[in-house]
Amino acid sequence: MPERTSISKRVIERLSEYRSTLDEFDTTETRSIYSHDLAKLCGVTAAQVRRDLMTIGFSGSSAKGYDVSELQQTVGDFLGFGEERRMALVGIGHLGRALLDFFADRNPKLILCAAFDINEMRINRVIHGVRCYAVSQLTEVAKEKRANMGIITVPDAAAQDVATALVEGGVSGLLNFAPVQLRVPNHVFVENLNISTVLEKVAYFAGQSGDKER
Amino acid sequence: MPERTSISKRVIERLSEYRSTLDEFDTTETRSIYSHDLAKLCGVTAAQVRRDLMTIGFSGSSAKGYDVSELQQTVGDFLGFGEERRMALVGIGHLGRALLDFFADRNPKLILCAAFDINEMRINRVIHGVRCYAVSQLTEVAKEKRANMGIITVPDAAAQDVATALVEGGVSGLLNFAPVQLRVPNHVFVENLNISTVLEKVAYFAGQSGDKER
DNA sequence: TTAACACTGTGATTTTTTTCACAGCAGAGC
DNA sequence: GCTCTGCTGTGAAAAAAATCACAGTGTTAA
Ligand SMILES: NC(=O)c1ccc[n+]([C@@H]2O[C@H](COP(=O)([O-])OP(=O)(O)OC[C@H]3O[C@@H](n4cnc5c(N)ncnc54)[C@H](O)[C@@H]3O)[C@@H](O)[C@H]2O)c1
Ligand SMILES: NC(=O)c1ccc[n+]([C@@H]2O[C@H](COP(=O)([O-])OP(=O)(O)OC[C@H]3O[C@@H](n4cnc5c(N)ncnc54)[C@H](O)[C@@H]3O)[C@@H](O)[C@H]2O)c1
Repeated sequence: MPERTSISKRVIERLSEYRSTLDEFDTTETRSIYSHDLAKLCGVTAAQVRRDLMTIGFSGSSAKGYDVSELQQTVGDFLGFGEERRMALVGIGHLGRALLDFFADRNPKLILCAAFDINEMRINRVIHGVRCYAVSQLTEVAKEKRANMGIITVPDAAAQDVATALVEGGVSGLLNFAPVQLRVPNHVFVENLNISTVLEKVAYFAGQSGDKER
Repeated sequence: MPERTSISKRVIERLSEYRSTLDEFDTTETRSIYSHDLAKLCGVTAAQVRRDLMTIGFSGSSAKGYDVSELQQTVGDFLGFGEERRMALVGIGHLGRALLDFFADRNPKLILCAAFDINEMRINRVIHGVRCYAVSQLTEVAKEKRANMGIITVPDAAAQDVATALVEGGVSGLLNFAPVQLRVPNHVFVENLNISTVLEKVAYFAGQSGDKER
């Protein structure tokens, strides 16, 4: 029961950016940072930074700005870095493989606890420390491994079935790369990431002559 | 000079979704669609669909809804599918490879015209019909191939240099996967796609009990 | 000790985005 | 041909998000 009023996706995204930007800092060297500087590093305005930090109840000092390590800690706690997240990845194809490599030893609070595929060639192996299983065992293994998030990188037609199985396995958050609208129970959060759409957006705005982002 | 008032990123994203959703339809079978139905397929509200189509000046009929093929055509034209987009991909690593495979024979209006890497092993090859060059030739080749968009999938530290070289090569739109804030001239549109941030967002909202998306 | 400064925290305001709600229309049924 | 239905187009309202702008404050310098 940390947060009171529900906080928008946009704010959460920015908080995540602030935190990872701060991670690059050597806290023994840079002890504190001004909203202006953090803003510039993240491509937002200073007022926005202050407002966002205000919504999670974090305060700085007027002369020093924000204490870097305190801020890292507070934002991290807020985003739930206290409790670990266990992710199951389904679809060890091109994209799935890239993600496996990427998250293998990345954020220690987002743990890839299992991977799944339908292709015999891909299962019963260990890739970057992550064990690969057959999708037929998805629900079962997800439960056993206590996965609470799922990443879907299977062909479009398989996405819904995979989502259903993940949910049955106890997952309550999905990142879906297939351009398909998933039907899931209300308590499950779904984020769709359609790379084609993003590219079409870039194409559109790249077309305009002098139109600045945002 | 097609559109008057500048249109937001959000609207463009949704238009792209509408269009790709419509692509799945057999237009000889389904000639028209209601805002309600398109909305459901795309996970938005009917009013939103109508409003979005209104902003690009597209009209339906009160009894039939929207003519599917006309809608495809109009949205496609609006998004600039008339003129081709030529993309350069830089960084043929895990993620870059996945994108290469994906876009090789995908959207015929988004053409991957060249790929680049710094690693000797990866250059002077043709992957899925896309020729791979050394980054040292980036600006030069981008010009020659008339690339107007760039996709950046290099390690974080190299992203800025790559962006600069792409812009010099005539690119005016960038999709950047590196968690780095790029500095580019004003006329260049940059979209940052930070997958870690997206996952942290999912983690946050998956944590909340009964909180619906949006 | 005081003054000047540059910052934060935040109410107020503005801008943007979404939703509401309904007039008006086109076709179906009678 | 009239009525009923359920849709679109859209002003108006509401909600959400971003920005402004400034009082209050710790810090430094004189
Ligand atoms: N690769 C990309 O860059 C990219 C970009 C945008 C979107 N996507 C989307 O991501 C998804 C995957 O793309 P990809 O390029 O990695 O595809 P891919 O074909 O390389 O990989 C798909 C993997 O899923 C496995 N699979 C198939 N059916 C399955 C099932 N029922 N259960 C479990 N595994 C199953 C396949 O064996 C394969 O390993 C697609 O929906 C695609 O539209 C991919
Ligand atoms: N792989 C993922 O799933 C994933 C997820 C999120 C973000 N990212 C981001 O995407 C970027 C690439 O990730 P990746 O996993 O594909 O990395 P990778 O190491 O697999 O690939 C990077 C590629 O870039 C090449 N390269 C290095 N320096 C270069 C230069 N100066 N010019 C051109 N090419 C150069 C390397 O040779 C390599 O082929 C990183 O910024 C990473 O943070 C990747």
